[in-house]
Amino acid sequence: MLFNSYGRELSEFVPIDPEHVRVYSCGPTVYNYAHIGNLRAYVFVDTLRRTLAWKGYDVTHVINITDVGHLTSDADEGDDKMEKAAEQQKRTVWDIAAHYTEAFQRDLGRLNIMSPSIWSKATDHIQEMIAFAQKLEDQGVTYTLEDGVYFDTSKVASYGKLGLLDLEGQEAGKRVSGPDGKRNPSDFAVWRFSPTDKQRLMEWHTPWGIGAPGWHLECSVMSTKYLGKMFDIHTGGIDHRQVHHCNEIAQNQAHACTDHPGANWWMHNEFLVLRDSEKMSKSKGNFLTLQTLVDRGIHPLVYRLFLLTASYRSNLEFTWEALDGSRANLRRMLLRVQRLRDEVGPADWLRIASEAKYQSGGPFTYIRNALCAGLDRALTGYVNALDQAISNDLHTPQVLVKLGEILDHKKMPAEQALRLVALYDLVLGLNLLVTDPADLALRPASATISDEEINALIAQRTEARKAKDFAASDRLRDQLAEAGVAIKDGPTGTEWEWVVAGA
RNA sequence: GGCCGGAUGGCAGAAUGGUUAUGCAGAGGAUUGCAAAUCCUCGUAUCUCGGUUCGAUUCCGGGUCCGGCCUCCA
Repeated sequence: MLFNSYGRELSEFVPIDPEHVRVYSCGPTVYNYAHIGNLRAYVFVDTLRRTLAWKGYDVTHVINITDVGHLTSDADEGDDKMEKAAEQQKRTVWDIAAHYTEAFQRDLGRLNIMSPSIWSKATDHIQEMIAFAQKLEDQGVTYTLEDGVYFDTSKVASYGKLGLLDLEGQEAGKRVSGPDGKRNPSDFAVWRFSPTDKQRLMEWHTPWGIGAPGWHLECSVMSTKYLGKMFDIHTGGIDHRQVHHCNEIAQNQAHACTDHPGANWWMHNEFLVLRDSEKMSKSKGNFLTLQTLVDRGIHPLVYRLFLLTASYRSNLEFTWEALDGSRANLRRMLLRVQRLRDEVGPADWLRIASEAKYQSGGPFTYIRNALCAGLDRALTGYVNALDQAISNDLHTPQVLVKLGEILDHKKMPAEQALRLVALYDLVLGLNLLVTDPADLALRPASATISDEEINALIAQRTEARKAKDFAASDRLRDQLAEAGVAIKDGPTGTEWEWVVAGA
């Protein structure tokens, strides 16, 4: 069961091709770093992909990179975002695009998000976009104004169905100072002309004039090119539901002369929200990046776990306290897994489990069978529980509850528990089997003390403790604590870890 | 202003017409030179006003507050 924004209902997922699912995800505009809210969209898609792989489907997944600058502010005025970034940083628009694309892909990697089958860049598809726009013109759904070619949304009968748009009300409450001559307030640019007196950094010749493509065109073109006119799932943030995707659908329908919106399922993730603070906005620059978290010593997978504790369709409030809760939780889970691994030792099936990491698109069937093969029949209930939870619109919170039960289970043999953990991690993607709990606390960017100094102080303290000079020992401990280092005396010696500040 | 969605313990967050998950924080115990970490045990919650109902946190309506879209955005 997956929730379809197109119609707003849960329904049983049935792919067009019984073995192969085609998914398109709206990607970022690469004029700045992705913030942690942006990244929620891709953890959501990754959960979707892992669920499909778990179900035995082969998946072709496309994520686009929008490297054409769209406008910073008003529908008609304002600067091109890419050009603005290029001017500010004194680099070419192409350097800007490459830099932020790379940063984005790196973030996905750190969050253990599987790479898409295809990355598609808008600028690689300009000629196809022109051809698509020409077809739209042939269909008679466009008109040309002074500043661009516009799509006439009144020509599409079901325009706005996805967004439940109230076109009448929209007109009444209209605040947008759009260009003169638009036939309907919801009409949008298919192609935008460059100003006559100024050459833009990114512009292309077209039959209508020189300019840049409208924002919605690229997704229509690239999804059609790689996945066909009809494919299974199109994902994006909830903010795309009312405008971007409605416009994309209108283009698809006009282009293909059909009522079909292009994708059968339209899925949207809700926002990450910050309490008591303005909405994080890439164009305003007030945002937290994954690197911000890493600089504080927080491992990216902690953030991934934090996202998985909520349904992708709920607003999720970001607080440092909650994030710290996920850190503590992940740490404890990893400690238990480590204990299980020590008890079980090396095993072939463990090596098979780690193969999921190198897989890009294929089903998990083989891995799943290898892990289930050695599972006690009495424990298959846990596998069913996992399957049920994710089949219920990717309900990861419930998956985490069951995982907690497995890890807390008093009587389950270690090998059995570990097999279940491996199965659960196929879907959760938390790298539970390969992450050392000690790796979770990263060196904060603010730390000034070196590892050598830490080890020297610990050695001193060990001497003091041997001499039962506890006053000196405690002084050294305080000194380390001040430097951000927590120490733990165990039976095998003293260990240390970075203290991760909550707020 | 219009349209859409939400409000659950200290924090985050599930579920549900009758018994309200889970994680973190907190409390008690074990352990420890003392701590930390770890292990065991435990308490606490459904925004507000009406309605439907034997019974509502859940369904319906009003209010308040919050979020999204209407303009580039995950």
